[in-house]
Amino acid sequence: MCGRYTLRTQLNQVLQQFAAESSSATWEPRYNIAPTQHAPVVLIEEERRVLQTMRWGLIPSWAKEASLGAKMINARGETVAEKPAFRAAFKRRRCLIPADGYYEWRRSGAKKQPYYFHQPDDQPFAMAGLWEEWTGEIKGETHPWRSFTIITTESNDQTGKIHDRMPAILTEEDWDLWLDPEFADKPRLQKMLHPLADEEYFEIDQVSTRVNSPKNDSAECVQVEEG
DNA sequence: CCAGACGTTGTT
DNA sequence: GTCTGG
DNA sequence: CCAGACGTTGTT
DNA sequence: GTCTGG
Repeated sequence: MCGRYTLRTQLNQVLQQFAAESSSATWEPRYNIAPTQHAPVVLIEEERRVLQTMRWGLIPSWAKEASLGAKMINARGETVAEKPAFRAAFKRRRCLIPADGYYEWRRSGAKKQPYYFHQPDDQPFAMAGLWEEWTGEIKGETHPWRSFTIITTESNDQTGKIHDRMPAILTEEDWDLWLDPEFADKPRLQKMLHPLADEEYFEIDQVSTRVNSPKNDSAECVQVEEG
């Protein structure tokens, strides 16, 4: 799955790579983006690609409490079109989530070892996602809040050595169709969420357990562990 | 009918 | 063990 | 995802 | 809002 990721890349480079505009988003490099925190996503607004920051953990529009979003940090690609919490967003509110790495943990007995998955050149890639708008109170502020979820798929042989499931990665040629709110070919959309074909897409590093703490956002999170 | 869930991964 | 918050 | 709390009354 | 379980 995908419960933590990085976006260390500067905002202007992300905007350029995803050919997106940004009205007001600001961003500092992040080494440990955790659920319920805000992060940039790319979506279509008025037929243009726009980058906005949203809260991670999709809060369905009908939710009574924002806390429901804490459960909705991931959505299975195989079932996302049908699930009550996601199907409305799947129809018309798909997005790309820029990331330049993500973490998975593997437990060996009592120990929990984090691994960091990233491209050899550390360039950003696009995780497939959905976003939603919910109106209600978060930390004393009541207004419309946007939130997102990351879609998961089966791992391939390479990533599967560490973890059974991984975020769905969209190749650049799929971005436009995925983002198009008018595009409604459900089977075609779900086909985009297939496991990563290229087994050598990611480099996998065993990294510092500093990343375990959601509040630790230091560069040391991505440092390779000795041994 | 109403009440309660609405999600995922990974497992001694 | 299970839930909540980040 | 992991870390940290998991409770109450009453107030320096 | 909509579905499932009782």
